[in-house]
Amino acid sequence: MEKADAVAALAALAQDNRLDVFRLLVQAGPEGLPAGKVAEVLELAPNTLTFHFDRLRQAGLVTVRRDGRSMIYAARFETMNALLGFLTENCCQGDTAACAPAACKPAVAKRTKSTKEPVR
Amino acid sequence: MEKADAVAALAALAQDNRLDVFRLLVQAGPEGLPAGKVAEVLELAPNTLTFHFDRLRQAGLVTVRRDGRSMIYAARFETMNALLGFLTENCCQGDTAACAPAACKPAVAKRTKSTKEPVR
DNA sequence: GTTTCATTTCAATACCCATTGAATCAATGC
DNA sequence: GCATTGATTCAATGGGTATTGAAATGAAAC
Repeated sequence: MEKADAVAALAALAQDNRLDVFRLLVQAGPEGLPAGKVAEVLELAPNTLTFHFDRLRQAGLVTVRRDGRSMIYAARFETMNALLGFLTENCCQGDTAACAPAACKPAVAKRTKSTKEPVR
Repeated sequence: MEKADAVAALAALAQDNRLDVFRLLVQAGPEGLPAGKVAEVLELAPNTLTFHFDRLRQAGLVTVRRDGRSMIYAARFETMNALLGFLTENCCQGDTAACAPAACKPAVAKRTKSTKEPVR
């Protein structure tokens, strides 16, 4: 992961509501959640939520797919792990064995039965 | 680590120059580096750098101590690890064994011979 | 085909951030 | 003491961010 990508991901997570959104999506796993459900759980206005989803998506932390009239958002574990890797990159001055690289993954890694391919 | 602390740490790291500063301090290890050295290496104006150090310090990611007329800044690995722990907290839906918690530590954990106790 | 539901777009607002230059403070050397 | 060096403070500037309300889109149901 490039430094610019790391800054983007960090900035995306460095906001109360967005951190809540992302953590909720991580808990939800690869299936993701419809925007409305997230809005309901976190008590956020739908337009505000769209704004935050956009930032998470631009940072590569989230994917969207349409299901009927719902937009379903899901966490991108791949990006999150790349970020964790980047953050631990400079530890232990090269003695990588002494440093535990972090891993973030869903409990059940089953494939989503998406109506369309997730976008970004 | 509380959510508010995590947001503060993420915000502190979510900026190009500050991320550079922090990574440089991580590489430098517990001994830390004088502000002037950091300014020189990263080519930052001293007042700008003070601004960024303040934000890192408020986020608990950095400590300062005075040595003569130099101010010596050092990374706080403890906070960084708490942040990494927080970020991986919601992975694997409780199956913590499947998730590798991250660790960030200096290669040599020798004690600093500080003139004064480091401040926050 | 119009109504309904889920979500997005747009414009406006208030607030926070990063950088700069000038001035100040603290410690050292002469 | 006085000048020098290292770092901080202060005020000002431009740019970005989060939230809100009103309006618009897109897909489904009747």
